[in-house]
Amino acid sequence: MPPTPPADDPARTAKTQQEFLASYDASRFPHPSVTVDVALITHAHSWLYGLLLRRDQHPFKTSLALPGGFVGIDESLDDAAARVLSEKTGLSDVFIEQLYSFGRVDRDPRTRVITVAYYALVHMDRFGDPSTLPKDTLITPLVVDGDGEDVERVTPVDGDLRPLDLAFDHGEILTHVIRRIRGKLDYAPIGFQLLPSVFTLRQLQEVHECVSGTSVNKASFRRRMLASGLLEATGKLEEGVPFRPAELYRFTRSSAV
Amino acid sequence: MPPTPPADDPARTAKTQQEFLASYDASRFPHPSVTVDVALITHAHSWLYGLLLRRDQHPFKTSLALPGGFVGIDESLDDAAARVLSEKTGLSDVFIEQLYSFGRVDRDPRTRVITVAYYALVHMDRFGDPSTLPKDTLITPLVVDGDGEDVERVTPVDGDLRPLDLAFDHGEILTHVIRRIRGKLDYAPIGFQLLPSVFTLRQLQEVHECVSGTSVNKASFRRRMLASGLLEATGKLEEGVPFRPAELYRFTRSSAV
DNA sequence: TGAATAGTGTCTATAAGACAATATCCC
DNA sequence: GGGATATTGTCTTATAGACACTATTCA
Repeated sequence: MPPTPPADDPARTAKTQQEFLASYDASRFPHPSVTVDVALITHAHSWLYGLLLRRDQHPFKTSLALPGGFVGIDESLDDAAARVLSEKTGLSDVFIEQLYSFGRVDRDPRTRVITVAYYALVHMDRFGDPSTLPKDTLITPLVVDGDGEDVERVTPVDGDLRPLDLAFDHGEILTHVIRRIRGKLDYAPIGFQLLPSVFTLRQLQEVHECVSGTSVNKASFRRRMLASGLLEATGKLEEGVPFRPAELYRFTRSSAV
Repeated sequence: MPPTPPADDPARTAKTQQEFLASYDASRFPHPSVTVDVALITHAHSWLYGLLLRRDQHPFKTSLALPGGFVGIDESLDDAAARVLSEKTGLSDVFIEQLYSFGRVDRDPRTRVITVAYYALVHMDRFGDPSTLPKDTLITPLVVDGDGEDVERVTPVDGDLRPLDLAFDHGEILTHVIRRIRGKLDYAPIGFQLLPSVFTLRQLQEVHECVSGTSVNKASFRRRMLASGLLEATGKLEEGVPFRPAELYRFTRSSAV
């Protein structure tokens, strides 16, 4: 039960809106802290990756965590998420969307913290040379557990597929993210956010397969995508492959960032 | 930009987790207030309704608002939502799910308030005699605007279909709710939450039509529902209709509250 | 020319929509 | 029996999957 203002509280007897605003005291009872956490998902070579930061402070010192930060008192949630992403990764102008809010009472051992989680999608190309990333920033492969349709658990792993320790409830957040994009893939053109600006149908299919965790029929996938009207042929061909190059496509800008 | 702790903050130099927790001060900078708002949606006679409360205080005095309240410092978001729903409507044990968090800076003129919105689904039967509802509690029809697939705007109306004034961004929240349940209807057994415990296929179809805003093919709908394995015939027939009564069905408890 | 993948065509299975025929209940 | 709706059956159409065939590029 949250504390409630006493019956003789001035706010309950104020008559005009003017008076009310003047008498309202936001700090009558303790407020939780509010943060945003951003799960950046990226894709390359038929794998999904997540961006994680190595913590150098307690709690969960040396564990990995999603980039996050406090929501400023004069900052909207969306703005806070975009700012955090930009500050911690240098990326802007990417697809980013609110996911879910996590508010377990003990999710942060320090104090009560409610976090509004966001997810962002981007292709690995956007990072340029990976060696330019800061020392504590990791881009780790994600392993998705669960049979068939449902996503049971998503775990970031190291090069040898050993699971990595995550701080707070960030494992749960990552799990929700994959669940969301898997669900959304069926009805929203979300796949191209994980691709470079031009791509082959084969690449698009790889993204879909890797998000959905299934393998799809080539001819059928191709038919469906071309019929959707969201794709536009560039007339150019991919280069550097030792076999017949595929045509490059681009998404029509009916769905921007 | 949110305030950041000064560089000499004790939290940055603490060495053990013990010390860290002791030195951490959650109130270093101003925190937003956090509330939950619950959009209760109900259904009867081929209409969707929303439960709204008449405000008796500024701001938005005399406007209608969703039931809401502060999140207790020792209370999870889900618990807060269930509590608010129970306190304001007397209902418990209903389907309730987190929707989205709304955090526009100026959404509350008093002070910074971030709200985590929930939606709940229930059949009108759950209210028993509607005249037992408190004076300020209204159950108003919802009008859904938007062409075809997408929900553009949801507006509560009075008996003459005149739009009602909503406080804060609660109109936006209601719009999101209908969007959500419309999207979810396709892949989740959500319709039966808006029905009594036993119901006819016709009633189920009415719910689907009224949520989706379309009319569906009777034979096809029937086939699909029966094939889903979520329905169980009770062997009993509806009563009190002046024509051939339909068989009553029940949902198998594979998806509980 | 051979290897490897791109891209296309065809057949089948499945599910939805249209629509009509039959069944059943109340009055 | 008449009215109204429930329930079932059939036909048509749209779409996904299976699978094989042709096309094109590089080595």
